[in-house]
Amino acid sequence: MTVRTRIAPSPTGDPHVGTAYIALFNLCFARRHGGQFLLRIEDTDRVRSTAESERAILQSLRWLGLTWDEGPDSGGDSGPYRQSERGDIYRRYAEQLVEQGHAFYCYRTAAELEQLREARRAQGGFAALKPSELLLPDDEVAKRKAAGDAPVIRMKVPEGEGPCAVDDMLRGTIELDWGQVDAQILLKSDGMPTYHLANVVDDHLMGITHVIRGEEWINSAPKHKLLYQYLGWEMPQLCHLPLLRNPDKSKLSKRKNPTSILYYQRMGYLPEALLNYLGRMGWSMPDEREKFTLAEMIEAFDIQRVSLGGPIFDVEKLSWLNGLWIREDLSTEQLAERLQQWALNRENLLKVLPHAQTRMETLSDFAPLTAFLAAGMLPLSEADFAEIKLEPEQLKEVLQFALWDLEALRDWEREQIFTRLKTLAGRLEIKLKDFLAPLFVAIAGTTASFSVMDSMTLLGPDMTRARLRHALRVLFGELGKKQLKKLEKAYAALGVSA
RNA sequence: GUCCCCUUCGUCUAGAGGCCUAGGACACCGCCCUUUCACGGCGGUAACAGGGGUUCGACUCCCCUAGGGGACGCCA
Repeated sequence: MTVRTRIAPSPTGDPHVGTAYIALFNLCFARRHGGQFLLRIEDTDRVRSTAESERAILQSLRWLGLTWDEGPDSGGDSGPYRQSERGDIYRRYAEQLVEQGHAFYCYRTAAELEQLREARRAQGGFAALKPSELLLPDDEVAKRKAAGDAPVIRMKVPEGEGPCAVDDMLRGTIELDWGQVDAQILLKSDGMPTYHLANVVDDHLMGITHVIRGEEWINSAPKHKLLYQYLGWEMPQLCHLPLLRNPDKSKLSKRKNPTSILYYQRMGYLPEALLNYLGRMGWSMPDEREKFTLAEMIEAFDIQRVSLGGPIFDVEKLSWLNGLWIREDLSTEQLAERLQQWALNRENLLKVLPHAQTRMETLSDFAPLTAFLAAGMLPLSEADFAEIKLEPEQLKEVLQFALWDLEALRDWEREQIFTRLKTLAGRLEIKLKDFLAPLFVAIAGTTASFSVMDSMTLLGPDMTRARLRHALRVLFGELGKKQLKKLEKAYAALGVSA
């Protein structure tokens, strides 16, 4: 038995707890049955993938205590199996499918596709674009080819409607309609494969027997099934796990919740506890115990114990569990070590101290001066913002726009943060000093502190954003949909977004 | 809009037709412990979405409705 987790580095490089969640269940399933657990790094879309974000994800998984096996061609000590190492293997399979009549070249432009989709939507019913309607007359194809247009390769799919049965280990047989399956692009015009092709080819080559992935993939299962048929390969068993949710029940997203493993690390959660908590999402021990190690989870693991309702990620319960781990599983010596590893280490002090030193008169000034850096969420109240000269509406804009700006930032680097915020202040026509004041309070709890830019740099992207979100919540509560729309519009009008 | 998935306390869940007067955990409330605050102990409030079947019997099986979520990209 071999299972694998696909990992898609996000543009910002945040290692998502959802990734760890899926990885955890794959790992437990594989280990419980004496199988292999492989990781697969996704880089079909080059824009998303940077070396740093890959490293961040792998580091986070290791931090959590997740381990994986070497892939068949993982190539040395890098560990996970990496798509880019496979050269143009996907192109070859895509071309093979064309030769066999299972796929075709398509020269349609984005505008044409948009038009076709709109026409379909107007008709009602299934929106999927079928091979026949994508086909262009021969002379038109020749013309575009001569003009140097790069085609994509699309798979052929049944034109009519009719049921396609997909087996799921947890849900039994799911019937989907071929009518909703479109002529999926397999190979993009840049020669890179889409997820669908890469997924099937990789899994076959890696000898994957079981695919355990998120529920959001159910609808594309017919495409995958068809590809296995076309290629004459045996299809792995499918298992779709429920999606982790925000408190409002939508799919866990960083707009509404901290989702980065780095955030939880920074916040001071123990890896054992976070992993334990993820193991309680949609799953339970046969004896219903709340606290367990990864080894215990593997030993007791039974995929049939997964419950299908999408669990809400509840930070409060995570905190309780984390407290349990701190109190029950750590000796005082071990706790001291953890604290040192976490923040009270030489390296970290050397980063922080330059900012504190100029403001210190006695050594005892150190703790109050730097407490905000080690803290989680600050105990803010409206009164903390009383000194600020901005109108409430302006204040809201400053905080929200700054948050959006910082969410869009790729590299967390002092000069970039500064340039970005300065630009924003300029567009809002607010003096930099007044603009920065609320950020000071949100980040450090007071306007008398290190430069916000330095504080943010030290705090890191996840904690910084979380603090801004926290400040917004303290001041304005949860923003309603209407308010958010209005803000988004105003923000877009500034023209500062990436 | 169309299709798919899901539905037990506010939240995470136990429950594989009678063991259910629906159990545990977080949160909340109360009491005890305690110089304080935590921790810990004890107790309490709180749920089978609604309606039809099937069955001697339905939280459990089937159907419908409702609600929630997801998917409909040269993203994954």
